[in-house]
Amino acid sequence: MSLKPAGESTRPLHAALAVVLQVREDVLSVLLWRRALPPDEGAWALPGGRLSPGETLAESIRRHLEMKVDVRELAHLEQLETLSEPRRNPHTWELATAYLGLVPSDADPDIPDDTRWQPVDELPPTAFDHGAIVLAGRDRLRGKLSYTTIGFALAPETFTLAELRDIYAAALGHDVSATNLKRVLLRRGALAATGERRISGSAGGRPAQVFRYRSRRLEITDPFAALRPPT
Amino acid sequence: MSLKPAGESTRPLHAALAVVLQVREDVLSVLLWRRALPPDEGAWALPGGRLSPGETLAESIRRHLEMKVDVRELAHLEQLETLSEPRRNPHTWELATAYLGLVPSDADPDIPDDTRWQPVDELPPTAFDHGAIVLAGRDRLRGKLSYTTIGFALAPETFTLAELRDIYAAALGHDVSATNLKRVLLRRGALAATGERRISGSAGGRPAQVFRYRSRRLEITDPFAALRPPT
DNA sequence: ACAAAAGTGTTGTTACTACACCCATGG
DNA sequence: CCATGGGTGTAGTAACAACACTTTTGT
Repeated sequence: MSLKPAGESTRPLHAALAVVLQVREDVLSVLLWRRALPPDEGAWALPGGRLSPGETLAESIRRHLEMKVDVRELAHLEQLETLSEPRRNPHTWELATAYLGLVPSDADPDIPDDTRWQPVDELPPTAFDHGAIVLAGRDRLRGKLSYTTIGFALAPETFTLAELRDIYAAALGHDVSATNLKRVLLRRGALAATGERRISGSAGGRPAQVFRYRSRRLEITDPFAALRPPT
Repeated sequence: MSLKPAGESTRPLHAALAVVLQVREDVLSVLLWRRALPPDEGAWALPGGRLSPGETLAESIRRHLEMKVDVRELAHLEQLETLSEPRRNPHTWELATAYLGLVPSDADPDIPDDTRWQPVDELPPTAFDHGAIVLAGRDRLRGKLSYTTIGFALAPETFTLAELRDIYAAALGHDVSATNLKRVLLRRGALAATGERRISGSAGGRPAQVFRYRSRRLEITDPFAALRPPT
């Protein structure tokens, strides 16, 4: 028998991590915290932590995020992928399951001193494989913006189309036409007008209609973009 | 200090599972084996097994599949999701990461006696949460058939369009037009004619052209079905 | 009046489906 | 020569992007 505690070598540790994204001042940003201890001291890392007995991975990541950000602000949470490279953490055998979390652009949660929102397209040096995970989360979001109603999770409760266009443009990384965005989302039944109008600013201009997402749950709007079943 | 080996209660076991799909005689089927031991004795289960130290999850699932099927037949393998419900295995705390594997329809690998290909749409009673995982794998395949070249992994090296249509129809669960399938895949650059022709059977008929997939790697053909960037 | 911002109307394009029709082969 | 299966031609359609034009406000 080994003197080492049994199980230590045959069972991996398991962590849950989250790529929490928000459009802040027209920039798609991710919540990172600065590691105070080795390994990778000083590098920026994704929030998260160890899975505890009796909890699911989704419960675990919510619990760990509570310490960084008010989880009531989390409008959407979905699993991304599980990383298993044996040397991804050089000190111990640890798997990690990454989640994608989305925060509406009007939320401004209190965050601890060691934590910061970093622009996704100008990431600082990151710990372990966290940089690649952030990009995987960004790409998942970009894909789903095209064929689901996931925009609800980045947008405030109500918004004008100009505001929604800016959110889409920041998340997608390219210009978006408010004219066409409106028609696409209305035709798909994703948006509904509230009837209200937003008064124009000091520069004048026609007051904008106020919209909301019809549902605050992810719905696939275009499941058969190609190869749809015959009618 | 506990008398129980340390780590046992704080570290979960981790398994890799695979939903291995193949179109067999025009039916989308999944490779299952019959459990000989409790728990869930006699129920049908997905192939897979424990993750070992030093290996990645992808390596692990390939190693375990080797015992069930010649892994050289595996044309595609991708991660599906990680299941973490604490009571999913009633006897022990075990996470499982599910993979989707695809086998070309012309392969007929030797499989052990306790293992069988089961039609995906008429699943027998399955162990644990494996039934839901099979359906998740089927749905992932169906989605990717629409906007990627994943069909290469279900099709033989070369094939006629009637054969490819039958594979798509079985995998998608609805009729597919060979006429339109050909035009879609050719326009997207997924298929190339080999120049050969398949001689007609005893019933006569015009000989069919023989095609192949241009690449045997998964390629996304239609990344911006909607909301594509401005030109 | 005029600039600014929002909204509408219209055209063109692409990527499909559907279906009629034509082609090549075996009996 | 005709049934059988493969292939092509063409029309119709849905979902877009692009852009000119109109509407409504503040100064």
